[in-house]
Amino acid sequence: MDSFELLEILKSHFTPKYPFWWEEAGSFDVVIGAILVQRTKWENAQKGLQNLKKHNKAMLEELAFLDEIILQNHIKECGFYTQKAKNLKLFCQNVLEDFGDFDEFSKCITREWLLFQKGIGFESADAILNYACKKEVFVVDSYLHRILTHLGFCFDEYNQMQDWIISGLDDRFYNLYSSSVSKAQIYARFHGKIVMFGKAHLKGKRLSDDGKVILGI
DNA sequence: ACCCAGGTGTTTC
DNA sequence: GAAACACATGGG
Repeated sequence: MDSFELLEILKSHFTPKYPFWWEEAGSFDVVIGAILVQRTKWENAQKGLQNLKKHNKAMLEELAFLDEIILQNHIKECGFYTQKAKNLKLFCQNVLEDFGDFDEFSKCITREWLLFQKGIGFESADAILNYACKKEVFVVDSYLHRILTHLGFCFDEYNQMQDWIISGLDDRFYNLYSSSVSKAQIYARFHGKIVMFGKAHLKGKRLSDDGKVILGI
């Protein structure tokens, strides 16, 4: 089984369309969200983002100079708020210093630069690359880990899972979409399906659980 | 009163 | 190196 076959399985669970969150892609909101969502529910990350928007602080320049305690208070509901406030502010300062603005950041960003930042690991880096900067990078998360575990795979590293996905992303995959859909967008949609499926069917299942019940294979 | 949530960095054997 | 721990709120 490869990642194309996984996509077929996931698609069979969505009739005929699936929810989809590409709308906000390409905005700085995604960068903020990528940090706020770490180890928390997306709904709570959204609350933090909405608080920042409400106070007109959901922007690169504003966050870089925002008082850290104020920032903490805006994002309390996201959990780990002292860390996230420190990391988010420093991140914005570094973007300003090294790129000047979000457009330039979006164009010139590298995975290495992202991984050098405090509080940005593989998943956050790849989420920023794909969703904020529209790069052809596949985001791996705990939902994919769970799905692969339930399918009987024993991947225990981020890069293993990412390589497995990428190795199946060939023409079969791209032929499913019209040419107006970018590869970055296709990557995002696939990841989106993984998350949607995980939310619908694997909620509450621990990563260590095994068995192939859910996917019916 | 537990357990879990779209991680990451540090400490400890 | 890997395993264990810290970070923290909100909802089931």
